[in-house]
Amino acid sequence: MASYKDFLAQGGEKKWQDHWLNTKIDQASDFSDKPKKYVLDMFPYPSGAGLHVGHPEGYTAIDIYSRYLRLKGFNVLHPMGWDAFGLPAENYAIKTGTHPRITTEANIATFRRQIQSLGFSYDWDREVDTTDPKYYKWTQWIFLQLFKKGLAYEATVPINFCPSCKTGLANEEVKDGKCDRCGTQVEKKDLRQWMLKITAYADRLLEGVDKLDWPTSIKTLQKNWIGRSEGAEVDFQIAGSEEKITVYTTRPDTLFGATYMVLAPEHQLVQELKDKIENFAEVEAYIATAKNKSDLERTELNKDKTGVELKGIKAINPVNNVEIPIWISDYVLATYGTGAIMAVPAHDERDWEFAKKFNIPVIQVIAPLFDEVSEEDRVRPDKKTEVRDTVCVIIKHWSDNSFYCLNWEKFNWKSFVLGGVEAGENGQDAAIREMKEESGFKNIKAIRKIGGETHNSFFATHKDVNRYAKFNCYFIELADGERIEEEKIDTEFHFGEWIKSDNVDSYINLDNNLWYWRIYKNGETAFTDIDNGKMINSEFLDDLVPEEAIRKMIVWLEEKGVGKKAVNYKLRDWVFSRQRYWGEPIPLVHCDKCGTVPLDEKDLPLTLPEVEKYEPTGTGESPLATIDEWVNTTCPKCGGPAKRETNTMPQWAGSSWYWLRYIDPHNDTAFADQEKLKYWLPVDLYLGGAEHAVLHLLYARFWNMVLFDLGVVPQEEPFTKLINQGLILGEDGEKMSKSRGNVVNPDDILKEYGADTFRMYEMFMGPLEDMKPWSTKNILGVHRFLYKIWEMSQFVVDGSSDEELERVIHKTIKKVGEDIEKMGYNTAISAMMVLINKIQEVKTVSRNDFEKLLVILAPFAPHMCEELWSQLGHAESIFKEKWPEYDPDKVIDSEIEMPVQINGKVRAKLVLPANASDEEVKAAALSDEQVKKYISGEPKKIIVVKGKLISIVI
RNA sequence: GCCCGGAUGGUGAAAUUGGUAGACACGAAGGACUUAAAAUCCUUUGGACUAAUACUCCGUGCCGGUUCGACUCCGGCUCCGGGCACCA
Repeated sequence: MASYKDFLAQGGEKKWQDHWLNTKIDQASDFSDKPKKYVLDMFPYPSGAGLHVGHPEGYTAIDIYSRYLRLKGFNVLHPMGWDAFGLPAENYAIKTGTHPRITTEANIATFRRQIQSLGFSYDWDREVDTTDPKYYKWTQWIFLQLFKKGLAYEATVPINFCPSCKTGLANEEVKDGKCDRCGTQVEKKDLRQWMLKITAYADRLLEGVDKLDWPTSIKTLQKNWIGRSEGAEVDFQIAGSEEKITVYTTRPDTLFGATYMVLAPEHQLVQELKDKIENFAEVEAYIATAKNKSDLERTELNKDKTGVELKGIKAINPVNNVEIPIWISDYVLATYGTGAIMAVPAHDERDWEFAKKFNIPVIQVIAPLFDEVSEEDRVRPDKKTEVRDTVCVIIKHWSDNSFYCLNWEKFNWKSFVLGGVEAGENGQDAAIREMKEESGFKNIKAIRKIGGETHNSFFATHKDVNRYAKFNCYFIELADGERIEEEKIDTEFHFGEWIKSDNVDSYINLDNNLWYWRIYKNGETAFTDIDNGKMINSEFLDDLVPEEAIRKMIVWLEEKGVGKKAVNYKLRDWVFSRQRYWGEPIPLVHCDKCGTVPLDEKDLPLTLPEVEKYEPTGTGESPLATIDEWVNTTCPKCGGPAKRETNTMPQWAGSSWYWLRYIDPHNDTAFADQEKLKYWLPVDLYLGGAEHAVLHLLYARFWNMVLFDLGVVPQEEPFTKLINQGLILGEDGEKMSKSRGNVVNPDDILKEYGADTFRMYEMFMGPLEDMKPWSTKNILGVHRFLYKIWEMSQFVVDGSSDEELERVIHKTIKKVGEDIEKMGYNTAISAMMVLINKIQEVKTVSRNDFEKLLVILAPFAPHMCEELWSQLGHAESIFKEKWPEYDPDKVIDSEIEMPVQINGKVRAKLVLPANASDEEVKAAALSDEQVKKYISGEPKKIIVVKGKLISIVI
């Protein structure tokens, strides 16, 4: 028999690849008695660089799973195709004049060859290519359905425009203010665009997320991207005018704290109120500056707020009829909500910053609420409650950086000076009086108020009542150490201590005291916590918690007709047109008489015409606009002269439905046959990179929902379960990139070690989902493993294996099966390695057991297993076999090693029969010599964990 | 700043309804075979203390807690990766 090395060198793997292709062993049959599984890879963009090692990671994972499922008796659909529209081929065309079709075909050929050389069990009869007119006929058809449902519309809006790609981009394609493709800073540009109304599906896209078996990170990414928020729209009348400003807010509870309003610079109303604005020149100048700021500048400057007040007009706060100023500022976005806000500086950080900068008043309407949680201090329902105005006094030493604190030893409180405000006193009076009474000091250098009002509810043991204390805090700096008469100092419950500034944080143990201390140290900010607060200064909302206040305020607003409940999303409609050549033409014509008219379905596909120059015009027109004979057409409705839409679709169009086409790829009369769709859908397992979280995966869900609503797709959600494979990094631990020179080409690895080794290595590296570095030398480990199995044929005997080996075999079958089901391939491989090591040790394995081993290894290393299988004399493929059953009795050991822990430390190990009773185990442990050394007298406790360990407490 | 992940030997990693930390593999060291090398096979390999593969102690990013027992659970941090970023 030839060596494994010879097998590889003589093209043994290719031999089997050809055999599988020729016998169509991987073909999925539509309709079958077997249960179906649809397992799917994200199809690649066939780039000129060819496959990199990241691609096969996911493909191998899915391939192993597919082969396993077939062995388990499933009818498996496992297809591959090409997401082939896109910029690289087009940019190459611009540079060289080569038609993108030619480049694309060449790249697809390379990709197909490389993918086939890895021995993946794809059903190649179902291959799809998004650039094939037979395919994009149906992409266009779906677009027409969207158009007819009113989900595709034309609009001239400011969109993200990439000056390098010279095309508009969807929001999802902008990362960090840069073009996702080329990294160029995007600009805002007003362009006529085709938009898809994905926002109409925002709620369903959001709700659906929860039902999906997807990684939580992707689910949260989608949720955050959709960004639903609930709140209210509120109308603010402009004083002395019929005009009003409508704002969106999630915090209607804070309306009494709204001290100004802000409009986005682009807000229409600014122009409409032009005549009333006294400083309109200044306002216009600001608008112009804001407009010229790029997105980058806007975000870079986001720390420093700018704005201009609209002088001469005021808005009326509908809850109290107070007139408040109106500003414009670019911190308010024109595209979110109503493009205008009510500003509540006390409870919004941005408004706080703005108000501080421009000296706008701040009104606190929520008091932070502190509930004491310790047993003694908690409010007692049987005691009466006293509400009291209280002061907290932070007293600073006259020369040290120390603070005067009270130690209430009996109650375990450590606080600043505290006390109630007496009748006829104001807060500051009370603070000074309490300072004198409790500390004895009397000469003040400076006093000021700190922070706002806070509430504290607790049981006051020393007074035997529940207290609801409304706190205000004063900071006093002493002038000197002179004191009042000793006997007048209140020392009944506490004594005073000077605490160094650095130690105050750990000394004070009352939360609200600490709250003020932190404000003293770090300065005041907006209070934005919605869960721990009580409404104040808010008339009918006073004493409510914010959540209740929100509800009550919305009811009030609706009753008065000045506002209503409202929902907002961050999700924007999908900018769907591209001013480029290499994409699906949008099948619409513009007719002077009939407006925008869709092509007849029978006239699809509308194919891409030949052009002389692929260069985008950069003026918002695609290269298609330059071909008069293509542009000029007749209106399908009236037959009159009309012009074709010259924009093309984005790359995401073709990938938004491709999994449907695999089901029926050659159908000329529908995108897929309904019965076949019902049979195969949904996709049971989908694997791909996380970078598509808010691109492909969102668009695909959207299109699928639309098709579901049209009744042409049976499920609302396309992908039941999703797994993300982790990125494979270069050997240096950095992202693989040409410029770093750390890219690994699979072809080189295949030449050296073969496809089976390559597949095994990528699966053995670590968990599929993890990011992990490539290491060429580590490949040897799995290569040796395969080599050992090849050489193992010499140990194969007729008859039966050693009993111990049998147990290992059954355990391995169980473990590998379970691990494949959860894609724990690294541990499945290590289990098989353990088995191989065992066989090598005993040097004999029965033919029957060796064949079982080949079957469970076959999904991982299909070529070698198929070869050995055939060498063992089988005429049929190993993949026609059944996954072996394991014997449940043989996966349990008859004897187990049990560690004995004494006070948590392992002190001895006992070998005991697996079925020993707890009593027997205890007895064995206590009579063990090692154990005896540690025990004198009766142990306090003995814990026996069946089959695991014995824990003795002494 | 906010939201999601993650942190275990020299390296990739394994183990979680809480139960022997480091399986499996790489690398390294030693040995066998060989004229020699490669390949292959065998042995050792978390750290400290040791003549010791005898004891003992330490050890899963850091600090604290719960427990007979914590990589695993709870509280508080640090660092790294990813995403979002003035979304009212």
